[in-house]
Amino acid sequence: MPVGELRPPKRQSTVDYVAEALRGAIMAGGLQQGEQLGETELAERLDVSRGPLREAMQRLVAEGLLEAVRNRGVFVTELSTADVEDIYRTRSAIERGALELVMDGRREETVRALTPSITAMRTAARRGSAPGVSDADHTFHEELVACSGSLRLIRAMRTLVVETRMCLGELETTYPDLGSQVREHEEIVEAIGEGTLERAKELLVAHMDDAVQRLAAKRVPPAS
Amino acid sequence: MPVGELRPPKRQSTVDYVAEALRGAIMAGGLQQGEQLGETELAERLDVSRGPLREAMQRLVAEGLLEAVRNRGVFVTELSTADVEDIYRTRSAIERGALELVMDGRREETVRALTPSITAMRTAARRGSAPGVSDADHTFHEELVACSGSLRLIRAMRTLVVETRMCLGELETTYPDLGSQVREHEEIVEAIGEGTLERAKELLVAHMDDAVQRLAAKRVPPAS
DNA sequence: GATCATCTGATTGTTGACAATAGTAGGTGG
DNA sequence: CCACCTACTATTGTCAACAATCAGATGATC
Repeated sequence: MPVGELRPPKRQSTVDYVAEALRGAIMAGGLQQGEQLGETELAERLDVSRGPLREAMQRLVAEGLLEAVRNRGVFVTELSTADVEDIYRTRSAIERGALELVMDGRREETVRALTPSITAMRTAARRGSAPGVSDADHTFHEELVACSGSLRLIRAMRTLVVETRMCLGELETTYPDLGSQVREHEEIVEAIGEGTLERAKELLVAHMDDAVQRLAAKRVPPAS
Repeated sequence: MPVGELRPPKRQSTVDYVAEALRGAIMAGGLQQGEQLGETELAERLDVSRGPLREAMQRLVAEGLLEAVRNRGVFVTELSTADVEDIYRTRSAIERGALELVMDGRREETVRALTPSITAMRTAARRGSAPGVSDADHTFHEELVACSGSLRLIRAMRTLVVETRMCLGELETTYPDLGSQVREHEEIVEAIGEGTLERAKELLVAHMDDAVQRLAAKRVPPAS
């Protein structure tokens, strides 16, 4: 008889599970910005008690994804235009740090790791699927940081990816041109392959500045 | 009658208070690396219940200062030599990001903000007080990031400062030469004042590399 | 009619008790 | 004497009940 199936199904702690579920809900838009997280309802939905739920929420508070107001409850952090800029500037700093590490003897490995997301992005672009490109975009950047092997850069990036998706969530992710989006990422991979650190950094910074300007323009609708 | 003194003494939430207390204890060495945090004892000492204490601990788990092992408890994270490198590399990325922001129209303000810590460092160096120099060192770098105004860089830096002190905690902070330490910081401030971003970055990177090599050398005692 | 006080409902904050797990000490058999 | 098994103890994980607080509604007063 298969014993493997009836052992206590808890590999990870309850708090881990709940925190991950909340993170996913925020990222996917199931929890909107500014929305309050009712403890009783959430606990019931996740089939846990309020205790572990509150512990998990504190994890996301520490990450800045949730905000706790005393005697009022916890809310999904609302991102202002200033926050959008801050997110991309921070990502820029983190990802350039990752680039430096990756350039130091991990180039081939990194190019290999980034190729799948590039391929996916190219396919999505050909289909004209903006969400597909967006997904591949995030995978690319998270993978880049993962290749750095830096625990702390990776940890910071995990939160930043969620925040990036929160920015995009409200407005449909419409790139001006899907093809150019693919090209920008390809160029970064090329620079990594060549080992030209400064060029890779320049491309990355330009890429991020583009994104932040696109988002800022969307947020403050052009004077009509 | 002074009503200001009898209002409920809770400005901040209990979790905030406990989390800050734990962070301070870790930074000051009251909680050593690898040490287990007994819930009952700690709760009693902080005069709170286990509930809020556990919530506060989860915040530090999210920051990476504590590690939770299922059914075993939470422990202060142990920093390996690889971690020390990682901490300084991450700080390097974060602080360079801060430098860029600071250089963009906040130079005078930043120089003003950094001057006190430089003065304190100079005084401590004159006294021959290595701990004094170390304190001023941390103040300097945290202040630099604070001047960037970036919420996310500041948040990351707060954790990194604690981790930096954890590295230093075990071995006495002995700089080879206190005066040169002061000089390095002065040069960074000068570069900020002049607005030469690249020079400031170079100085900062060199400063961090020095530190990490000094620590690595101390950790793996020279082959005896 | 507008404003303020009070009341009510619901939600959060905290606590203590209970259940489950892991480490430890003691005992038994080889 | 060592290895293994068993019972115990201490600690963590979870939960439900209680206390405290806030937002909104209701009603009274000017």
